[in-house]
Amino acid sequence: MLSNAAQYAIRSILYLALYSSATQRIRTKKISQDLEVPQPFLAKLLQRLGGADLVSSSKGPNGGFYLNKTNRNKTVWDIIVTVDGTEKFNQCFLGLHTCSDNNPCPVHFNVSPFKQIIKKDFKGKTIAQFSEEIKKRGTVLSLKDFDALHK
Amino acid sequence: MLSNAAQYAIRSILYLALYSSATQRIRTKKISQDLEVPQPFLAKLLQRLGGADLVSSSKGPNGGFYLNKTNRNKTVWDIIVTVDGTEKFNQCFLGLHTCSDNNPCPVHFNVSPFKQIIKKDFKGKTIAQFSEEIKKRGTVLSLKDFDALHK
DNA sequence: CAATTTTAAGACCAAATAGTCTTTAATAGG
DNA sequence: CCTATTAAAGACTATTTGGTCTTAAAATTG
Ligand code: FES
Ligand code: FES
Repeated sequence: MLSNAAQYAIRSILYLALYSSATQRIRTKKISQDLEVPQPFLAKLLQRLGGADLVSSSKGPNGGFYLNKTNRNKTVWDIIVTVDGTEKFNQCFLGLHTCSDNNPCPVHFNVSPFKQIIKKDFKGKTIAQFSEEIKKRGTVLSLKDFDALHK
Repeated sequence: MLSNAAQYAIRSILYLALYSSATQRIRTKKISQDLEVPQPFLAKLLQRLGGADLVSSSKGPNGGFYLNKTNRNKTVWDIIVTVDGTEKFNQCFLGLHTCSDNNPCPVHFNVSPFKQIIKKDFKGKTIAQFSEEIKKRGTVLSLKDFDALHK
């Protein structure tokens, strides 16, 4: 449903929402370590996200990535659209080239409602709202600590 | 969530459930045309499915693929396991290497219930039952006719 | 203004998946 | 039993996605 790149992008942006600010920028190295994502790949990805105004950055000493006001008002759906485009997400579960209630495949009515709900959620909540929820509910962006504890 | 191959496999097997029998075998050429799937790719795939006892076949004139009793009592889940393995299906939506209620990612509780439902459906219903449902509800395995009508 | 740190940009490489082709073996029918 | 027809088997190629590396440019600091 989502490419690796899109997954990395979502997790990185939520990470930045939680831990960065205009004065507290974060280097790709730190992000990649904390999220267990390959660093050069992440760098290229964040660069793309910067172009789409989903993240902000500054170069030089104390430079790094962060989210400004505009960035925080984007949605998870915006990230998906930028990285993967909409097609992959809207596709039929069994690969028919259009997914619709008119010509439904045998699993359409099992799968489609679920996709609608998720999509609505991704479109409706801002990154800022998402990060509030994360703080409140204690969900995680990485299993690094968990892994460290159990090895 | 599913590879191309798995999607082709599911559609092909449901197709065979609907239209084939031990005496009415169907050639890969016909299947590939009706489902709009590349023929050599499908041939290789059906061969694999034959090895896993999900389809039956016979060579020579009037040969082709069909489903026997055993084949018809398999489930869609069996197909997925054979073609893709379980990992891809069970993975975390945001790419964490394990998906569980203990260390949930921020979208876990939105996504996970749905996957459980779909999975249960795929495990619980046999191919035979699925094909009955298709007949009853008029769902489709291909948009070929639809396409032909609209071009 | 020079040195250093960090992202930007884009060329490059690797792995997985998707898809094709060619040769062999089995079966049915004349 | 010979021929035509079909799947089986497996080597091969192409495309996409994932991932790396190198060089340039911007910003900070002394
Ligand atoms: S038509 Fe297959 S999921 Fe909608
Ligand atoms: S932990 Fe991410 S979907 Fe379950």
